[in-house]
Amino acid sequence: MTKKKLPALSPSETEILRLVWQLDKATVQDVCDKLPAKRKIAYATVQTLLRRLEKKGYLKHNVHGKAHVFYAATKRENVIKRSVTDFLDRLFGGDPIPLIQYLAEHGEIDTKDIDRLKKLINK
Amino acid sequence: MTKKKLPALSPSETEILRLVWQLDKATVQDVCDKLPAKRKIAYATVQTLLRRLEKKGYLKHNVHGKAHVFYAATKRENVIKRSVTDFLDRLFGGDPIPLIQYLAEHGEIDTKDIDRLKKLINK
DNA sequence: TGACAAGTTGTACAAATGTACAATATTATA
DNA sequence: TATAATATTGTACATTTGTACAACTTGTCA
Repeated sequence: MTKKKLPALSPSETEILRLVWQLDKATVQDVCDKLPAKRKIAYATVQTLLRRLEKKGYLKHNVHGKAHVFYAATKRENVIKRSVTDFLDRLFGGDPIPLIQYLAEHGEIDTKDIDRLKKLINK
Repeated sequence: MTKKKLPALSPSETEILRLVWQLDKATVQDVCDKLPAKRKIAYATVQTLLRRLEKKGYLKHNVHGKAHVFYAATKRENVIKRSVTDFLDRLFGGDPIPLIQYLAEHGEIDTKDIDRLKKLINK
C-alpha cells in the first residue's frame, strides 16, 4: 500500500486542524467560535487555512446548506505521530526523555497521571 | 525585570540551535560536521541560519582566528519551555497528557523511565 | 611577503505562511 | 420573489523561511 507522505503542517494549520478534530465536523463559523478569545483572527483567514488543509489532504468537506462542513481525512493518530516525531527530532535530536522530564518538572503532569501512564505501559 | 519575548524559532533554526547547545561553542564548520548525514544542507545555509539565530537573540559569537564561534545567548531551559508550550498549545490545546500518552504507547519510554519520572515528581 | 585556504558579508530568490478584502453565489425570509 | 444575510472563491500581498552564490576579507604557510 502506498502511504503517501502528507505535506508538513504549519503552526497555524495545526491549530485549526486540532479544532476540527475537537468538533468532529465543523463549518468555518464553528471553528471561529471555537477559537480561544485571545486568538484574534478573521473569518476569512480561518477559511483560507481550512482550504489549505483540504488541499494538503488533511481535511475533506461536504456541502450542507450553503456552508461547507469540514471533517478529518486522515487519522489523527498519524498526524500526531508525524508532528511529535518532527518536534522531537528538531528540539531534542529524537530523544523523548528530556521532553518527558521537562513536562514532569514543570507541574504539567502529576502523580496521578504517572500512574495512569504506568498502567498503560504495563498493559 | 524586563523579560523581552524572543521571536519564534523556525523548524530549521531550532535544529541548528540544538546542535550549538550540543557543541557548547561552535563554528559554522562544527555545526556542519554535526549535522546528521541525511540532512543535506550547504555550509552557506548553515551560516545564514546561525546569522539569523544571532539576530533573533538566541546566539552570540566571538571571533577566534578568522572564524566566528557561536554560543548560546539564552538559557536552553527557556527556549525549551517556550517551544514545548507552543507545540502543546497548537497540537493538544495545551493539555500535556495526550502527548505523554502518545510517547508511552509508542515504546518511546519504558517502565524504568516512568519510575525515574515518578521520583522526580515526588521530590 | 605573497598567494591560498577558509571565513564572512551582501544579496538573492522561490516557496510557504499568515492574513484578509472584494466579488460572487446561495439560502432563507419577509 | 426580491432581498438580506451568510458563504465561498478568487486573489493579493507582506513576511518569514529555506537555500545558496558571488565577492570580499583575513589568517597562515611556503
